[in-house]
Amino acid sequence: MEDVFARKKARFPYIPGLLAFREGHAIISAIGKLTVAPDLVLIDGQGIAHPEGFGIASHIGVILGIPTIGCAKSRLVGEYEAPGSMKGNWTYLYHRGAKVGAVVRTRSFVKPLFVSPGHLIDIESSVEIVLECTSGFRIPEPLRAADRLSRKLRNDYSGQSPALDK
DNA sequence: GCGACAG
DNA sequence: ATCTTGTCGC
Repeated sequence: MEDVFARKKARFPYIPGLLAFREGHAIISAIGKLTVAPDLVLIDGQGIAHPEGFGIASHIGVILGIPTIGCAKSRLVGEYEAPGSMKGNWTYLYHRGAKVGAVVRTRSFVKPLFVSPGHLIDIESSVEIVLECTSGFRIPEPLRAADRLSRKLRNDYSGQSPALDK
């Protein structure tokens, strides 16, 4: 009950539009280790609101054949009208004339989130689910938990045997 | 050439 | 993403 979090060194740089090539494997690998198959996975990044209409959430969903929602803290592509200031308010995100996602206010008077379908789900359901797992903070609880865990593991491993840098 | 640009 | 100073509200 240790190596399930074996350290992985990113071998691909962060390039807007190519996030899946940097973090895709680690995510798929992690999901593969779950003992309970998830009904749906929230991904920190874009779904179809992407230059090629296929962000990291789309990659994960298609490869694993499960529903996924892209939930990003900032915009990659698309135009939109600012949503109302209150929690729950949202507007559609458009790109090249098509609806590709939503700009969602997950907390009153705070910068909105960019939600877009990854796989096997539509825009409205994606917004509904993101809002359902958000309370008190701007970021949905599943992503907050993931951030806390990844940060702790990264700090705990820092400076340790480079041999773990598989 | 200049500005935009998930994490 | 990371770093960092100052301010705000519970």
